[in-house]
Amino acid sequence: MVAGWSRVEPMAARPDTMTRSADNPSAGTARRTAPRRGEARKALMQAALELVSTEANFSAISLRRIARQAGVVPTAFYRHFEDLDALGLTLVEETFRELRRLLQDADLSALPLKGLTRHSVELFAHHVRDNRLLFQFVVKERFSGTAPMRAAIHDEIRVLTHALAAIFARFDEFSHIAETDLRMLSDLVVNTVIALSERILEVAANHPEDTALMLRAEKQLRLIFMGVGQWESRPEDRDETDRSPADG
Amino acid sequence: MVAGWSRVEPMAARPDTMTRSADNPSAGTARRTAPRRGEARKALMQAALELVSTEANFSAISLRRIARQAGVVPTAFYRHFEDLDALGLTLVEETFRELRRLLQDADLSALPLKGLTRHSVELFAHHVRDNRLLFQFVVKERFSGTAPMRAAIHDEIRVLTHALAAIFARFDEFSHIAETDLRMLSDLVVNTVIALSERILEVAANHPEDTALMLRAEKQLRLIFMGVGQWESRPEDRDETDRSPADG
DNA sequence: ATTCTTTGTGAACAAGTGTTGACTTAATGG
DNA sequence: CCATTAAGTCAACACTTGTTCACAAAGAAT
Repeated sequence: MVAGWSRVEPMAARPDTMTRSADNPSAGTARRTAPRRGEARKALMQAALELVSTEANFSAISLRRIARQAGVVPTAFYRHFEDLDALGLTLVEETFRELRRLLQDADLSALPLKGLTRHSVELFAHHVRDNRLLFQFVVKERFSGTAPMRAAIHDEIRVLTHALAAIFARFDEFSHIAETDLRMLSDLVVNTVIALSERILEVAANHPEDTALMLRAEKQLRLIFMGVGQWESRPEDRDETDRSPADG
Repeated sequence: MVAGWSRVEPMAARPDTMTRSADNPSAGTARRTAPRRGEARKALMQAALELVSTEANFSAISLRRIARQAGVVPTAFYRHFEDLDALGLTLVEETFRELRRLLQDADLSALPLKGLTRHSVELFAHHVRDNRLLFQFVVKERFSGTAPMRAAIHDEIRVLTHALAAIFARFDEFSHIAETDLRMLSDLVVNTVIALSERILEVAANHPEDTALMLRAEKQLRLIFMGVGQWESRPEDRDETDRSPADG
């Protein structure tokens, strides 16, 4: 939120030369007067997230609106990002960096399979809620973003899916499942978790409905794992549906 | 496909004022071809679909671009739609009208449960491929569209999910499953099928990879149904996660 | 034959857009 | 302490945008 550099002044702002004039409520009281390095960059990212959360999606908001929301002149944008796409890619990156950090800290493979489902669902759901804006951004851009952004998101999800398959492989309960089927399984699980987070994001923040959603997702995962017990992998099974899809 | 006028050609012209002038041959000869009633409306819808398929998403393309692509002057748009949102909602409606027609004609509940999975997946996948542009539109707008569009799409999906639960309820194999769990189940199935169609749309049209994707989805559904056999519904289970989520 | 309604056209508008270049200022490194 | 560079500012450009208005043609209705 870049507080208050640029001597305020009346400034008689006509174009967007104004940074925090009457219609820009982001001013408040100037706390941090000095133009701290890299502050504006963060402010731009945050502004983009806020606008995407409010408006429809990323390609619907302009560079100038982002700058305005960040309390920064439009040209300042170019000091930190080459173009809007670069900003978007940075946000995607940050989202999955945070997510990977969470999963790494939680060390799921140390748990018994029994409690893994419930624990993972709760962990993930809370993380989504705590990083609402970031995940909202990614969910919206996953299919509607520009080609590079879509590719980036899908790559990240694919990596996560593989990692999950690797975790599954460590459990005895999955020893009878072929590698191909493990990917099929983790893909199903990831899809279910994504659907959960999409729903959490649709609902008002901290809404009590969240827990109902989590319960349902947990049930779905339990149902899936029940099927795993009876699953028989056929040796001839083989799929190649695993490469990056839309790198056109 | 809108035969006559779509696609405006190279168009080095500057304003969008020209529609069928000297370089547009559809003027003098055909008296009947040009002003046919309702043609322009269809042309606008088709143009929107084509542009959304090419570009990132709906809110990224302008009214003027749609009109240009449809071979129509911008003001003509207002003769057929109140604004862009109205166009979008019409497209969503058409998508699900087509889909409902397909599912109705196929009469899934007449089949034995055995072949239902494979048959349904194939039916659905082919339908998605045959209506690529429509489904691409809906997939993109499901989360990134304006609030009314998102609401419309979610409502339609919710209706389909309920219908599927109703179909399940007719099979003996599901007689031990509580109603709540039937919805939980059909939700899982619908999510899986949506994920399938999203992937089909990412891949180049008629790509051979499609069949691999279908195979994987079919496996996932089979796995789910295996779990159903062992599932025990607990009577106290009850969820309210079923109402329309984001009508804010 | 007349009206009325629908559909399409062209000009104009105020507003917003991305991007440029030339400056100013602050911080950093030697 | 000075030179260099990173960060921010301002004015201006050439466009594109949504929407309006008045007008023309043509079908349908009377």
